[in-house]
Amino acid sequence: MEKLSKELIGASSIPIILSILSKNESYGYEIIQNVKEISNGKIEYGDGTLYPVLHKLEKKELIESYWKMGESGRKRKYYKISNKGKKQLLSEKENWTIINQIISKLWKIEPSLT
Amino acid sequence: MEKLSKELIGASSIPIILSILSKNESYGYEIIQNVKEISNGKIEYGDGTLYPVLHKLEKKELIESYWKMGESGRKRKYYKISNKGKKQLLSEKENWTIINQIISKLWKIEPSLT
DNA sequence: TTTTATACATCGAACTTCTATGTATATTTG
DNA sequence: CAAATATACATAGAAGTTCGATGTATAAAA
Repeated sequence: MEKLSKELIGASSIPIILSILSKNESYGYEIIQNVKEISNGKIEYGDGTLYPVLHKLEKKELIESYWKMGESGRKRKYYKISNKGKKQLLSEKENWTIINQIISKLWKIEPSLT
Repeated sequence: MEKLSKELIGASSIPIILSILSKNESYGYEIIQNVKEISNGKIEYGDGTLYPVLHKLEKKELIESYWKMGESGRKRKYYKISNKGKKQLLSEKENWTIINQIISKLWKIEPSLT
């Protein structure tokens, strides 16, 4: 099972995280598990990687957080997407679609590489 | 005409450049024009952005360069893709396909955002 | 009682990209 | 013919990023 390149992981992390939070409120640890599951283990954020991204998104007001004491007794910081974040997600989707078109256009007219 | 995000431009630059060079040998200035054209102006590399990328690719031996005096008298540094670069391009394509599947999966099961 | 899993946070190293700046030649315009 | 513009490459420094390492703390499992 091959891992993805850092560049792609970096470029995809914000749309992926916003996408997850647009479906359900969640917290850091759960997001890491979720992404790992969705990607079949191909994307595995380290906690030292994800938390700064969440902080950055919060600073940009794309997501909001609140502390919640779980039934378990452990406290969790839940994140939810904001309206601004929803707009951003739409914009990210458009961007992704555009770049995909550019790239697939490039690859289609390419001579065989075999 | 909307410009693409820096993250996406960064993540796509290597596959795009390798893709272009897999079709024709080219030089920095021409690559910039070419990408601008292919993307309908959505991707516009600055020269200060592209040249370091080319140097990096050359250092990794994914491309090779040679100087050529054009008919015009101006000298150009032509780049061509290496065998290693062709393999890399295949790998980049796979990565791109994988991340696309992950993302589109995420977006498909998402509730309406309208 | 020790280890593992859960849960969040931050620091510093390493790496990248981008803007600005510099050099130089050919062509076009006034 | 002089000035401006387009062509062509290069690098330094600022700013931003990711990631591994490290630290704290609690709950559950062994």
